[in-house]
Amino acid sequence: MKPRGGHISDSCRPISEILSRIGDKWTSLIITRLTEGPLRFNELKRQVHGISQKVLTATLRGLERDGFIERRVEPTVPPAVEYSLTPFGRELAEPLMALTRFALVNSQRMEAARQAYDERNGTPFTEASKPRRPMRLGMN
Amino acid sequence: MKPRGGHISDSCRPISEILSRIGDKWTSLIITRLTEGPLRFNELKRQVHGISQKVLTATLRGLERDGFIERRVEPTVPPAVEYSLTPFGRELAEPLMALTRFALVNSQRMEAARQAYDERNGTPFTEASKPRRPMRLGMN
DNA sequence: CTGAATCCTTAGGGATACTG
DNA sequence: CAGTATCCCTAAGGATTCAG
Repeated sequence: MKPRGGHISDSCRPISEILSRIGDKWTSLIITRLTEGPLRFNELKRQVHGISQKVLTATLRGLERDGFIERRVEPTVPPAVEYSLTPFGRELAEPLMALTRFALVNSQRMEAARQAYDERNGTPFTEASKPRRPMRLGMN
Repeated sequence: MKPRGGHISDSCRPISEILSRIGDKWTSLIITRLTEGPLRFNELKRQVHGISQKVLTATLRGLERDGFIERRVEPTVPPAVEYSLTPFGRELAEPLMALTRFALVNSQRMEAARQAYDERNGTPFTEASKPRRPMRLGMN
């Protein structure tokens, strides 16, 4: 922080940025898979259950752009593309895996907290939450 | 597949879940502020620059529900509400802060990687990215 | 096999106004 | 002060189709 005030938003930007990056529902799972070794596109797609090809592609592009993964194209036919973590990506993986571990270890604790909360107060939030549930669930 | 395979999706659910929770652009910033002590609603709103009051409320509710923060109402008039991390929240804060630190330390490295990438390939992604930018930017 | 392009739906978030 | 309640819009993500 500086003289006075602290310019919090300055230091916040990169935080929000990277947290959005890894918080996007798929990135962490992809990184996790890749920590165990390089994978080809469809291997990755199979291991990350439920991700669509479009989103996988987009996510991989983003990670490549940020320098976390490397994309190697084997010029065969049909082409074989291999994705792997860069050293930078492995650095990211470390704190990320720590968080991931936390999630795994404490998932039931969170669930319990939620149920307790929902018991004290009305279940979901607004209380006026309709019996909704039409929602298209993504099978692919 | 069956016996073999490891049930990846089972272990993935809590990961995606918590990562979405903390990856939602504001949560990490809120937790970060709260690691330094309890704060009242508007103090928090002021410290987390740019967050709207609606989103702050919703985020705090979610964190309370998951057991990460506690909400204490001082029955004065006007009411004073204080938010603080629970022990569970402090546990979460640890790996979260590690990631946060990573983001801070490496933000320029990411930026550099991005510029390098954009130089090799066309700037943003689709190449056909319109000169867009009308987008309402949120001032509050 | 590895994507790119399109279309469509939904959830997240922002602005604003109002209340105990 | 600390929220609720609306309205609205965009970006993320899914389904599907096409191609090198």
